[in-house]
Amino acid sequence: MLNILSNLKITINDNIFLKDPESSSLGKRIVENSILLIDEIGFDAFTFKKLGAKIGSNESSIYRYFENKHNLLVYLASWYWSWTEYQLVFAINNITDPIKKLNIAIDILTRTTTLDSNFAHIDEVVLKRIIIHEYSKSYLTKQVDLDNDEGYFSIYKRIVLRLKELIHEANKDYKHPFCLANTVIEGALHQQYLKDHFKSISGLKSNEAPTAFYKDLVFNTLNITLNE
Amino acid sequence: MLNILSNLKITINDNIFLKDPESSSLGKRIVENSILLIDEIGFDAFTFKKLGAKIGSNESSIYRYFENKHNLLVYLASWYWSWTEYQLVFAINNITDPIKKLNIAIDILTRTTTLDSNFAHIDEVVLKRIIIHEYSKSYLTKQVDLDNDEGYFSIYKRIVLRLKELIHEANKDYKHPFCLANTVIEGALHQQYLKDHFKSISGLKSNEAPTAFYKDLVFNTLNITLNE
DNA sequence: TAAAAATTAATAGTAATACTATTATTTTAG
DNA sequence: CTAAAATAATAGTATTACTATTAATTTTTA
Repeated sequence: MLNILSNLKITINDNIFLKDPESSSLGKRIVENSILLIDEIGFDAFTFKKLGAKIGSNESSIYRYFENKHNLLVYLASWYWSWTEYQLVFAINNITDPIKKLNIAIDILTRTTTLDSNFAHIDEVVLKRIIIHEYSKSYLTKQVDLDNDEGYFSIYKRIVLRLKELIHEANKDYKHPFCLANTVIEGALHQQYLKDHFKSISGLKSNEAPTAFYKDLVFNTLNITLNE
Repeated sequence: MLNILSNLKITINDNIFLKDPESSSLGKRIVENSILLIDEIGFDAFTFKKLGAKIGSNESSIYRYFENKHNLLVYLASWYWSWTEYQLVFAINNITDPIKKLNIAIDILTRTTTLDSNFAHIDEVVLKRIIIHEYSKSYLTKQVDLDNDEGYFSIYKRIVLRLKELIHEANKDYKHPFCLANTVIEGALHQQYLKDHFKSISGLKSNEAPTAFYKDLVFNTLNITLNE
């Protein structure tokens, strides 16, 4: 990806953190290494104590940035979805044909992730793996409604809303644009999980993204065709 | 639902438990009340100590049935999917038209759950709520590949395989039957979660099942029509 | 029916987790 | 250079997720 988005700062709802991790080098190390450590040992075994050891800092210092590990996960997810939203908005900007727009959106939301050099301290490929493996744990909690009220998931919801609008623009008679938008966005993560851990029922080859499946699904469902 | 399936015993892979909970009254109380307690406080806050208190028994006695709470969740999920599989197999039995078969299968896999009087100690409505809220935690773990090797998810995989076959029978040219089967089965749970906690992006009314959405999706994607 | 076997309950203990509080030290800003 | 802010170090707590041991109870079977 070209550096067209440089000087870009991903802005995260500041309810999620106690102190903005982008505001200090310790904060950036927390973000950078939490991604690596969660990927390595899984979110369930991940603790601030282990992260402190990894970055040569103290458990209690990390608590000054995030109330708990759950909020750190919400932060990482918000970062990922915000980054994805930028890519989406940028890619469909200036395109007028709604079907072409939708086609590009599906591409971006279902493709496998590659590194973005704009953000040196974040490995997007590893982050995507965390999103695939751990994202649903950020909302499958007893406090989901409270977290939702705090705006913890607003970026994610905005992306779903954007895709729903694109679906609606492509076929104004279609009855279930929200359901379809959610199907694509959440489903794409799930299909990629299955590819890695439930091979026998996955339907995707090991290096294959579910993009072709979703394009076929959406275009047939909306009864539209892409003219290239 | 009629008692047509009576004398039915749901059989669960015995790797999942240490002692079969169906074999004693304590075991049945463990299953019955774990469903209620997980629903009440969530899987994360659920402990064997709290369950012991609820059923007037001891923490250590529960450990004689299940190695840990994770395995108990896998057990409950296996029970749910096994029960669903029976309903599916029973409902499409004797029907020859593959499109009708597929239509019924989507019905069963996406409808809202009602009580089944065949299993007195299990509240299927509450269990379904647990599946919607907690099922993915049973496989989103670091040990998923080991658990998979032990056969912990074999019933689930068998249901996906069954739906994939039904899709294939309905349209032999369709390229992505596995992806579509997974989309329906996992997606139906997700859509019901969204309905309860992400209302603004859900697209379903509070008492609406995603059945109509999935039928439209699958039939359009496969380019088939149901003649009734 | 009594002894043996199996099951369950009670108690105690452990390492780790998920924090909080306090104080000391270092870094940064005016 | 001083004051304020940030970070590190230390200690402490309640709870979790178990294990081990022993005692009591129930079930089996001879």
